[in-house]
Amino acid sequence: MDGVRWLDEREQRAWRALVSMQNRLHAQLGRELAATSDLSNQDYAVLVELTDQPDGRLRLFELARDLGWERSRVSHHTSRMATRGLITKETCDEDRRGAVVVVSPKGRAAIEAAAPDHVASVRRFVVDLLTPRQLDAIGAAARIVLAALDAEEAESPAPAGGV
Amino acid sequence: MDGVRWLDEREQRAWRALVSMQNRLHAQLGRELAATSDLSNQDYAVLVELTDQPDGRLRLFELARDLGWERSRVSHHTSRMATRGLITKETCDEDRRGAVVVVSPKGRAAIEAAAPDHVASVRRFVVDLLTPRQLDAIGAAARIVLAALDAEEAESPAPAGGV
DNA sequence: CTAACATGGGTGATATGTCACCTATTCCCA
DNA sequence: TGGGAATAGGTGACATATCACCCATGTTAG
Repeated sequence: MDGVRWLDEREQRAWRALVSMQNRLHAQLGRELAATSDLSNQDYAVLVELTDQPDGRLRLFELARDLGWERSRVSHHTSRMATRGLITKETCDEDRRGAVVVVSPKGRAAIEAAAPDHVASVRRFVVDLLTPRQLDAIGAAARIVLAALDAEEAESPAPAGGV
Repeated sequence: MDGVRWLDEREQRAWRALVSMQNRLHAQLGRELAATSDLSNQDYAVLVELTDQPDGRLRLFELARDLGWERSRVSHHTSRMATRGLITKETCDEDRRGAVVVVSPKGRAAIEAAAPDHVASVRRFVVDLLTPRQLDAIGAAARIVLAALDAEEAESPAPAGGV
C-alpha cells in the first residue's frame, strides 16, 4: 500500500491546472457557441468532421473513431441532429449493416454561420494568449498522450477483457 | 463576413489535438476510475477538494468556485453523494442560507482506496510520458487560459447580460 | 425600519452521455 | 459451405448536466 508514486508538487500543479482548464474551457466555449448559434460543442464537432470530407459523408464508425466517442453516443447524437435537419442518415451500399451520415445544406449553413464566432472564442481564450512555441508544445504533448490512448484502445478494444 | 482570423495550419493542429486529448483523456480516466473503484471522475474531484481542507468541510459555493461547476450541478451532485454516504450535508451556522458539505469516513476511505490506481493512470497517460519541461509548459499555459476564464467570469458573472 | 436587491442553495423538466444488450451482416476458417 | 466470431449500428434504462425557475436569508440605501 506504500509503493505508490504520488505526484510531486510540480506534477500536481501542472496536472490540476490542465484538468481545470479542460473543464472550464469546454464549458465556456459551449456557452458562447450556444449563445451565438443553435449548435452545441458536440454538434459543432460532428459538423467539422463531416465538412472536412470532400463529399461531406462519413460512416458512423469513422465518426466514432475520429471523435473518440462511443458508438452509441454517435448513434444517439446523429439521430438527434438528423431530426433537426442538420444531417441525413443513409444506409450504406457496400456494407448493408452500415450507415452513412451526410451534412445537409442546413448543416453547412449552420456551421458556416457559427464558425467565425467560435474561432474568435478559441482565439480569445487560448490561441491568442499563447506564443507559437507554447502552442506547438501543447500540440506535441497532446499528440503524445493521444498516441498512448490509441495504443491502449488497440490492446483492449472491447470492455470484455479475459480474466 | 470576411475579416475572420481563421486558425492557420499550425494553430489548427495544436487546437484540435488539445480538444481531442481533453475528451479522450477524460473518458479513459473515468473508465479506469470506475473499473477500480465506485467513484466517478466527478466524485473524485469533489472528494479531492474536501480532503484538501484541514477540516474536510466546504461551503457549497466554495466547491462550485473551486471546481468551476454551476451551482445547481454542485447541489445535485452533492445530494447524490450524500445519499451514497460519501459526504454529509449540514446547514451553516454563520449564514442560515448556507450549506456545508463534509467528507464522511466512508468518503475518505473511498478516495484513499481509489487514489493509487488513479494516480497510476494519470502517470501512465500523461505525467510519465512528458518531460518535466513539457509538464511545466503545459501547466503554465493552462494557468494563462484559466486566468482569462476567471477574468471573463468576473465581467459577466450572471448569464443575464445587458443588451 | 423597510423595501429593493443580492446571495446561497434547491428543484424539476429536459438534454445529453453511458451501459447493457439486441439484431443484422460480414468475415473467416475448419 | 456451415457456423461461430467479429463488426456496424440501434435501443431503452439509467446517470448525469443544464436551464429556468423557486424560496429563504442577508445586505443596504433611503
